[in-house]
Amino acid sequence: MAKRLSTNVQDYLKRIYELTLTEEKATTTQLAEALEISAASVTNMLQKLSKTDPPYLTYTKHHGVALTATGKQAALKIIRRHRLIEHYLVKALGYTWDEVHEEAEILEHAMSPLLEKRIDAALGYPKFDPHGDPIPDAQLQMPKIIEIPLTQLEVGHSARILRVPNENPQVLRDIAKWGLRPGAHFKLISRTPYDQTMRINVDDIDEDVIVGAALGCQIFVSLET
Amino acid sequence: MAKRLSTNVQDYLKRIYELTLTEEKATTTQLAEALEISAASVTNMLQKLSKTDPPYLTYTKHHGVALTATGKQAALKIIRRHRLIEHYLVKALGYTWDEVHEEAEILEHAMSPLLEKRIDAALGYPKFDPHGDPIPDAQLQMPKIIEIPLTQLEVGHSARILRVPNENPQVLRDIAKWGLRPGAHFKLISRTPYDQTMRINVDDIDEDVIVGAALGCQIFVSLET
DNA sequence: AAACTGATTTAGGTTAGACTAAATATTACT
DNA sequence: AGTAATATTTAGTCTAACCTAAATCAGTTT
Repeated sequence: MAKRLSTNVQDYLKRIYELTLTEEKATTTQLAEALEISAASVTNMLQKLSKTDPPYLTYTKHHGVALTATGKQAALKIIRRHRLIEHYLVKALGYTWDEVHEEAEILEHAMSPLLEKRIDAALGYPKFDPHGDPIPDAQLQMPKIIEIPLTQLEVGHSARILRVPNENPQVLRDIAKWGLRPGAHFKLISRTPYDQTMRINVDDIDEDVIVGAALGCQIFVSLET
Repeated sequence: MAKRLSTNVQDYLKRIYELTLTEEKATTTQLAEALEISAASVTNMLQKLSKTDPPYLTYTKHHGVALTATGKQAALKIIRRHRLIEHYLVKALGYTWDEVHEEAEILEHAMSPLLEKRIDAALGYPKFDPHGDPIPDAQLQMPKIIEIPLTQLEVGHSARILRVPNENPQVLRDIAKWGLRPGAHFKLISRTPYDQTMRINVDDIDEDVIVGAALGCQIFVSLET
């Protein structure tokens, strides 16, 4: 039953999980882009993974794909490892948050259950990774977070940055430079009506930061305070 | 020139390196056993790796295989990673020396140059792994060691254990229980003429340890004192 | 409703690395 | 030197993933 999944299959499942967080189903093309392979290859794999026993996903020709419970468990296991690794690299080996994603992308597939346990323990069973993304616990339960994108925070209100789920190292370096790390407390000063550009003031930092809508919807903040 | 080597190829090169430490050349069958695959598969791969430009190994039908300088460099790079990982797991994550080999066998292929550097630095640029095996430095130079197998130590002499290059977890647990870890100082009390069984007394341990020849030739000790 | 466009699938091919069975080479023994 | 035993290689398959090109489907526009 619990087959050993190949690295490739794990990557498919992880991507599908991520894509179906916002949409009901993921499309072949989305997956092909995320995995950087051809759409034809994706179709092949989806057909295979939907015909295993038990199937990892539900797939109907031309109508997208979603994970089954089995597939979701497998995806969560990999995501847990990915995020634990990111956290560990920052905490124990002096990595910065822009360096860890690529590294974790490879290490996640080489992590034994024992190593997962030891790292989890060494970190004190953390609930969030360096980007503020939630880490599923050993039973694969995701911590609940109540959050809104920065783009939806009301002008004049204060909040705390919870999550910056971005993978681009350059973007992350900039964000860090401005003080917009998870945990930072700030006040939303203004938002222009036309293009939604925001001016925000981070506590203990003099100069205000200007954030466009494209970046703003990738920064999640606490709902109150 | 510097092609990206697959995990499989890396494993071939590593095994050939290990086998040619004691013999001039490695045979197809030795490799097949070490890698746990068929001899026919090994032949195929050897032919391929001897025809690359530059070749990783010199191979003559029916007469064994040896690494070229290129192949040796590649092998040393993997061995360096393997041993750094073993050391790190013990030092930083509470692993025991019998748990690390299997883990490192997988992680060594997932280690980036950056991670290698960070771990090396975190450990203080160590020269030996938990089994006492030498770790090649960043330039892939092996530390020199002067050692002899326990089976060649003269009776009545004292020495220090330098290296126990064994991978069997059960064996390693026993050895550790008897106090025979790298660094331990001991005196060789006696060796029976017929089967070479040795009695040795480890400093600060009351009860003598009995070591047979099979194990004895896998324990390397300092030449003097 | 026909036609166009973009998304998706099918068909057929490639590569890496493994396998088994059969053939051949080497080595060891008489 | 001849033969048996062992080691090695050759030949032909297999599987997992990938690819490109061609065909088909779905959704929008005329």
